[in-house]
Amino acid sequence: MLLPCVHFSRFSPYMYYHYHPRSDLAGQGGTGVWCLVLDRKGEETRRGSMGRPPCCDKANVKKGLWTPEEDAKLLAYTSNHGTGNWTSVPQRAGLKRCGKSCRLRYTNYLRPNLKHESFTQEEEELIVTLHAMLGSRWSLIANQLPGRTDNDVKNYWNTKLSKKLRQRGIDPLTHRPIADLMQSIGTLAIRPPPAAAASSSSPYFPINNPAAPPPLPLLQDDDVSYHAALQQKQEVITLLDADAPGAAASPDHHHHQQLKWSDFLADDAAAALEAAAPPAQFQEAAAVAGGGGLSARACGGDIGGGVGIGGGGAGDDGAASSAFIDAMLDSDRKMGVDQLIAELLADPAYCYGACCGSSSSEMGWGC
DNA sequence: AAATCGGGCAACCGCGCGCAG
DNA sequence: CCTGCGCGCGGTTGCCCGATT
Repeated sequence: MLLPCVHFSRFSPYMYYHYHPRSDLAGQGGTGVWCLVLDRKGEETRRGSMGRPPCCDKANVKKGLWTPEEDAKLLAYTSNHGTGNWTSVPQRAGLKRCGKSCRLRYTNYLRPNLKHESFTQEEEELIVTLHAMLGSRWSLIANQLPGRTDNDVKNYWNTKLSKKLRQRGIDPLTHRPIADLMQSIGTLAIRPPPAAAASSSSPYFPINNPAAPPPLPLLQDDDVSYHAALQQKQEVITLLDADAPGAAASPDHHHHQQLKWSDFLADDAAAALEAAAPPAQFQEAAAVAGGGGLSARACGGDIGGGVGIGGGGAGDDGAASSAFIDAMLDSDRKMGVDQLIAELLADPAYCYGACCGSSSSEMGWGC
């Protein structure tokens, strides 16, 4: 069923025909808005859909496991034509699949130079260490493992490594000994409630309440090495983001990644130390972020920190801190990402933060 | 031998962002 | 300026298959 309506722009009226996906036009172009562009005399000057055409006809695409025949078609097409526009690949390759499905199949299975054998001990150790550094940013982790896809690494983590860590007494989310976390939870539980005068502040963020005692750190305040580790952690994130394919294409994207880093910091228990005296403009944001918990994406990282503050630390808009951090990062950007990671992995000070100290060596995943 | 359970993994889903039209 | 797709990403689902009862 077509539902016409007319929009008058500055130059000419647009006549739209909205149609339902299941109408008679569905399958001949997908969902969307079909339009006629009319000039002032009411004559047609252009016709077509608004925006890009849909990638595929959702109703007629095949789902589920790929057959060897489909693999062969996709492989033959990509080896002859490359992997340009995935939307057109199914049709050109003679496949009844969504372009997105083709891309996934290719990148996770058919792509050349992929390793299909099981993970080695070295790869296992690297994944654990990188996960401690980066959280569940599987694409970044996979970039450091030649021949492995983010899906491979993610599945291996979820099915093997996280269980292995748990069995060995390490919380896979925080990479801290579970005993330490339990002790921290117990300590928090007996703390007095925030004063009534600060009722507008989140009780989960005593930092917002001047009357409340300071946050109880999981580490000592004077633990310089751990603070250094946090600083390096941010540098790794920043560099990896910049190194990631397409990341440098947009300043907005880079800014977005920095915000994600802030989320990452917010989830880290040790961030509470750095947030001992946050800029005033961050305190309200911290209460909001904390009251609603963590973002869905950030939750994949270090939930177990328990104490957080949004926007504190690096990657914020504070002019002074930003300038300071920028100056530090500029010098480090000259280094290659791989080299930086290699140095960090070999740095005992960093390993304290990334591998939860002595536990990692005890577990056989020392740095 | 059949039923059930659980691990592993491929694939799908949904979101954010950029960009084309 | 607005709409909606392409792409990349992380989270989740569900199928397959071997082990167990």
